[in-house]
Amino acid sequence: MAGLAGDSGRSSAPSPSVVAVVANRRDGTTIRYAVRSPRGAEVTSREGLVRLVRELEADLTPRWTWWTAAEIAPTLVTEGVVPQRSWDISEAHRILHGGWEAGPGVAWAASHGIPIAGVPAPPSGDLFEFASSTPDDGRLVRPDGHLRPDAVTGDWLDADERLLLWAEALAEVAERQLMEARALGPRVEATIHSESAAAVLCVELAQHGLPLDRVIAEELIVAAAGPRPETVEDELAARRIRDAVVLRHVPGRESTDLRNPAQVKGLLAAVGVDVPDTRKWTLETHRHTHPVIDALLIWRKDERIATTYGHRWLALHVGADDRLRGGWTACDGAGGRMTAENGLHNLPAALRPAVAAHPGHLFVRADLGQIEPRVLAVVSGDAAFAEATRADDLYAPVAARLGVERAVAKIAVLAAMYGQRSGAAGEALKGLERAYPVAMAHLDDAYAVGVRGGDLRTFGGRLIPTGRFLRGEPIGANPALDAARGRFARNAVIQGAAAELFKAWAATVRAAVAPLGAEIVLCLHDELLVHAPEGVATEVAALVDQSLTDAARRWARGAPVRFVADTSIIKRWSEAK
DNA sequence: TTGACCACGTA
DNA sequence: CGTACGTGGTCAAC
Repeated sequence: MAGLAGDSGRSSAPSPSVVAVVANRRDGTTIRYAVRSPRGAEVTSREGLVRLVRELEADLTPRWTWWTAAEIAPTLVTEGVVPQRSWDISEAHRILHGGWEAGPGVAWAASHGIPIAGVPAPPSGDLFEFASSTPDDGRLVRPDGHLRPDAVTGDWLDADERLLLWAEALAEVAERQLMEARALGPRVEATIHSESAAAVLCVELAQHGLPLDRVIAEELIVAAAGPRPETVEDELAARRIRDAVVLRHVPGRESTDLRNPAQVKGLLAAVGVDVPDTRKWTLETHRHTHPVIDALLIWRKDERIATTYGHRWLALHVGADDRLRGGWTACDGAGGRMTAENGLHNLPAALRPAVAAHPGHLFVRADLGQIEPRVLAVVSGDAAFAEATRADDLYAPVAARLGVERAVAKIAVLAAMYGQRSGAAGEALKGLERAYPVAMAHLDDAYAVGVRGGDLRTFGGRLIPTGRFLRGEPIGANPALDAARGRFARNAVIQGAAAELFKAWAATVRAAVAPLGAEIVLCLHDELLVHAPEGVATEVAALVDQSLTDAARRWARGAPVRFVADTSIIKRWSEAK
């Protein structure tokens, strides 16, 4: 179940099998862990923790509670003992209170109802530190109710008794968060369980990496950027060669810096092309008016690979084991989608052939079909729109109902969800209002809340920070800003809920396929890539589909909405779609 | 060195 | 056409 809704019973007090675990580094090398479990409280070593996790997981399947998975889980992933259920205080805080800053001091304050603005800054170590430092009276909590900042940084936790106090504070915050979650509604506790599992998954993704075919990767990079430069001179020479292909179309202006948009704009003006900016989308319409434009657009593609996904990128982020690694976060600062670094979320399609299963393995790739309109059907509770989700292609029944072409219906639905301002969706939008008034009203309500800068929560209970666009300006002072906030809000309730379903699915898949030796290696908003031993790939694919049925049923809580996955078994990522 | 802006890749 | 993200380039201010 991977810490999902399956165990979200209504036990009144925190389960006795909650285990609080905190870490602290002593002497710069030794790491100590304080653990509060049904066996009692103890301070132990790394080996002791690993042993404890192994034993308790077998006996109790407890919910491991930590400030953040990033602090404890890397060790457990390395040792191959990964808890099934966890409560991640930082992720819970982000869901309950919004924003992204979620350290112990902030989570403690928020769960105690103390203004976050008063959370003391960490000790800076400068000369004035002495005067303003918190006196050491042996207490973890200051008279003003905040945690000692030198406990948050770990400096104060030198003695075992203090580390146990730290674990006690952790358990208290988790307990308060649980009460907050239950008070907010029926889904929030399950969302936190799922989000905590996603945070552990992020630790695994960062550690395992994405399998790559290095030979193919190098070929593709060489084709775009030239051979791997040995020296700075080599690199500059390769650059000049790439530039010359474009500049030969404009004799007399060979000194133009193609990386400087202002100079490119001047260059285009000189050949008679007058554009407001030099974006690809703008230049696309002028593609055949002058050969330099086509050359420039091709140059941009190659330049992207040369600078961002080139030889340096390969050397820096792809390990000797041919795996691409980057940091992962379980949620962004807006709707709550996962984020990834080092190209894991924005690898150009041209490089996808390089993403390949390693010898003896296959990829099981699956993506959710039309997830956003299906999610809208759940979160709005629109019975008519839910009916449309019974079709494999949701836009077909919508088109039939509106009496328009499928393409028109699709544009209208997307326009309604994303707040399109231009285009030809007008008539079909009116049809949507008549056919699916509940779903459309849900979107309009979110828009209105955004415009007035109000609070919003996703279906799963995540607080949406619509105020992030305020920028100090009062509401109503800037109509464009008000509208931008409205569009953000309208989108966030859909994108955020979709992220919640996706993470519930991912966590379920992770737990289901692990016994077969398969592991998730990429999460891409609505797409999963699982690396599986080839003998079990078919079985893994079936588990991926079954996990969607299970996760969607729990997540949607009985809403008659169907979710579909397109699942395939492939050797290279480029074979799909 | 830092931050703003541009540009562009992914969903 | 909307939203979200991460990265790298240039340029201006510090």
